[in-house]
Amino acid sequence: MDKSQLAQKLSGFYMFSELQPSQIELLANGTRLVDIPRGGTLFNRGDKAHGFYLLLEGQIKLGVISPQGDEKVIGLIQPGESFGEAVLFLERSFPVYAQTTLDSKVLLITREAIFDILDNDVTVVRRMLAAISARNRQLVNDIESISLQNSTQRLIGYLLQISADSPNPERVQLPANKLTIASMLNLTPETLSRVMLRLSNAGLIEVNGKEIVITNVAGLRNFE
Amino acid sequence: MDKSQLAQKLSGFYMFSELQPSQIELLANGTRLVDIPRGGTLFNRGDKAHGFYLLLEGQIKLGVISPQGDEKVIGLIQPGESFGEAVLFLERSFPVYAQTTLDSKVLLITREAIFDILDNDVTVVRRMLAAISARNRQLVNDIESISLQNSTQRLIGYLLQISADSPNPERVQLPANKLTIASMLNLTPETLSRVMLRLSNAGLIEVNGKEIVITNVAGLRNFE
DNA sequence: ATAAAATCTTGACCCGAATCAAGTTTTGAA
DNA sequence: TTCAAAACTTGATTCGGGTCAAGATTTTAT
Repeated sequence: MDKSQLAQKLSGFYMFSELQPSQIELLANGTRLVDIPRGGTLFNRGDKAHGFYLLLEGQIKLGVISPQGDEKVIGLIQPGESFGEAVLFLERSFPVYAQTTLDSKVLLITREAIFDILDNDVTVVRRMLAAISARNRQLVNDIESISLQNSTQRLIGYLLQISADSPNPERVQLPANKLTIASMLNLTPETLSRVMLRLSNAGLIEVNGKEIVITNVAGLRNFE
Repeated sequence: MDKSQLAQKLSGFYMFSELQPSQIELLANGTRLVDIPRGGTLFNRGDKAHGFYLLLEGQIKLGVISPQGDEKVIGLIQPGESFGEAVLFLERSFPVYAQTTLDSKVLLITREAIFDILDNDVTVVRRMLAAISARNRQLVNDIESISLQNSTQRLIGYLLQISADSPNPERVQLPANKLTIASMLNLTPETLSRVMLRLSNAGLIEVNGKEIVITNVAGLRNFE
């Protein structure tokens, strides 16, 4: 990818969309393209951060692993989303690992480059604050649903959420394999499978692999 | 509290410690002192945010309540800490309620005032980013411990953490009543009580109301 | 000082979801 | 195109922590 393509990608991201070409060029000089095949590791928990990331293509799974080897997926990053911002401003190491679940292309925007921009552009500051705040909000929501909802309610909430985000709300696609979805929802794969079966039997959804047809949105929302 | 006292309080906070007197004055003009007795409500979930908060005295509990009335405490704010920043940058409403657990004095720094400062001072930007990022980190840690640790490990982790933060690590004070501590750790009060009893019986801690004496740090760290 | 309320503890019992196990289906690498 | 590995499902069983209940202790307001 040459400099002009890189600049184009950067200015296509919401966070940088108001920057002048000269600033984009500055940013592009502090940006590296990273190519990682499916299943590869972008960083591990404990790694020092050299910048933050923008996902161009593919998918990234953020998670933690317990000493006993149990895994918990904290987030799934989709193309067009950024991640790893928070670590930059704490001068600490990553609290999560980042692994690709598809062949992926990622931009690494180095600490120096983004700090330079932040010092000179109010828009980027606002959007950076908003990005980290949004992640914050998501984490609070996750804690709430883990703490106060049972397995069925968590799955229903999740299905309704991805349905709301989808262009075709009745027919949604799980964004990852069921092991990953289960982990995000704090469930074992066995439990996820059983809860899906119950919702199917109740006539609320139809499951075909990763495709879920929501046959009764209102019923799903009011289940139990 | 008069303007000069207010200014003094503001410049005493880390986030604003590098500001010039003229900027502090600007900030003070956009700041209101709020006095709330123990058990009072500062804001409810769903309220619109008019700014963010600095706790001067007392203690604030941040939490959520399920439709069934179950409560989950998300955070406990101590004097000198700020909260509610993230909501400002999302133009959304609070995802949590804020309630005092002691008679409290809180500064409300209005949106306009802080935005003005952010546009003009790089240091405050950095520290604001760091503050929200730190909250982020805490939330990820919380999700990790809820998801991957059992009740005993969560309590041990919590005790070791408050011990590490304490001037007298062998003798720590629970910062709130046990109902609140239990909720923070995603436990019922009954379970908290039982786990404490087990650790007592194992000779690792001694419990006297809110005072916990850690008699065997290494043992606590390696328990089970 | 005292009573009422809130907090905390302890016991008996229960239940939601995990674990373990054994298939079946899907996927993707050679 | 095949076949080994990964992903998923289903059943039997277990268990950590919740619920319910009752009593003890501490706190707070008067």
